[in-house]
Amino acid sequence: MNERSFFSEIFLCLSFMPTDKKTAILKSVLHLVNSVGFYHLNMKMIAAEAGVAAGTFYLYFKKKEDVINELYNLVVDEFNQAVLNAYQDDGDIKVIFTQMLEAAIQFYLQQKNYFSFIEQYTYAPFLFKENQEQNFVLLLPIYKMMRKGKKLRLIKDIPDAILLSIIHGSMNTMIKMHYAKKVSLNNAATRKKFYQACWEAVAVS
Amino acid sequence: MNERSFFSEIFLCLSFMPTDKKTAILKSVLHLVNSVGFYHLNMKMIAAEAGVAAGTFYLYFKKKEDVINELYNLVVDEFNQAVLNAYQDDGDIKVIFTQMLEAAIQFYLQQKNYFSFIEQYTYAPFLFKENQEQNFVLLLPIYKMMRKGKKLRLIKDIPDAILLSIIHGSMNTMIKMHYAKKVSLNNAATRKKFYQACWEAVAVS
DNA sequence: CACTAAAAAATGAACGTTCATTCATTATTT
DNA sequence: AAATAATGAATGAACGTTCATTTTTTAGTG
Repeated sequence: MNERSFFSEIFLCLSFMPTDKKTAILKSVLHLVNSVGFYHLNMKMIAAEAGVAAGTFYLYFKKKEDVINELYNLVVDEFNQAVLNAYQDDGDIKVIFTQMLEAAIQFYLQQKNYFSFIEQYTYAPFLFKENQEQNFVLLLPIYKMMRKGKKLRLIKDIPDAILLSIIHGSMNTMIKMHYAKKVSLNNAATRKKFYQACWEAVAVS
Repeated sequence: MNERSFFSEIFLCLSFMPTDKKTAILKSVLHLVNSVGFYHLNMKMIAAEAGVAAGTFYLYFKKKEDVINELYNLVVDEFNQAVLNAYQDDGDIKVIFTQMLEAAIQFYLQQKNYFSFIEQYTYAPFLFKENQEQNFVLLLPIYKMMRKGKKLRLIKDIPDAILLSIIHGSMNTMIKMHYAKKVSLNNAATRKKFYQACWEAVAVS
């Protein structure tokens, strides 16, 4: 059972983790947060969904809230890795920009639970997280690309926060609207229009 | 005491409402949601902050959750009214666009509690709200302006959801970053750069 | 391989606390 | 004095956490 601490280094992706008890608990929390939300989440649910006894939870986590923080780190790591994969250090910056946005959107479309979890975590002040700084780790891959574009004078020389807000903020709302069926991101043409509009916001005109 | 049902029609703004018990409760919840969040909000806190007895709450609300829904409607109404004030049916659409964004941002800068409350409410699925449709009421004023810009062929003919996402999504993230001290929206030049970038995203190029 | 004993993992009933809600009583207004 | 508003102690359900017990795994021995 304590093989897990070894495997967890390799299989960061929850979907492919060995199905030991701890992973079962993490998975069940991810699923439950999406379906019932933080507010209604309780230990009985977690244990039932994970198929373990109530006490088992406390072999792997100190408090109920700890699982949330650990899950957040896993989820953010996976997201950042997916987006960073789309980054290249050379090549047309507009193409890289588009590829990274595409990677981010595809990630969330394939993992609705991840999106819902991150959203709820981000907007719950003083809920589980100790410092607000954590929220912005999610922006690191985009930040990297943006810095490069600025250096090449292809992306506007305006405060980073503005550029990040436009890229990340609008993307988040797009995905929310997709799940609310206000728009379909399955349509490649729609996605392309979105990337183009974002690009025009941040690109030197 | 039941004068309130009369005044509440006139003084939508919580800040200027007569300080009867019900309003005291609404105010205390608004404040507490910002400081401790939905998750830690309990009846003892609400009563203490409002300066009423525990039982008093139930003279005005059926359940704990009802106050949240009622508060959301009040807060959204105030926000929409503030933004709609900046709308004019004639005049340069880019100027109107900028004025509305400015009104929205000024509203949230002056009312941090309102921003925090809306954010938490919006991102908590199945928490209090019955239907997800409610979330998009917040977009109505911007939607109105956008429709007009589209008709004049000054705003891109792309799906509404894309335009709304870019405008509203990025604005939200900007405000979050402002409160996280990543950028200062008190700086007029910064705001102007943000509006300009947003405009370039949505405007016909 | 079989047997065994020690170690580790898992269990779930029990515990103490917290919390939303109620209601008999008191205070205030009409 | 009747009606309305407000109170806060009491209630019982729900919840997170613990721990004595049971089950499973590991390691050692013949």
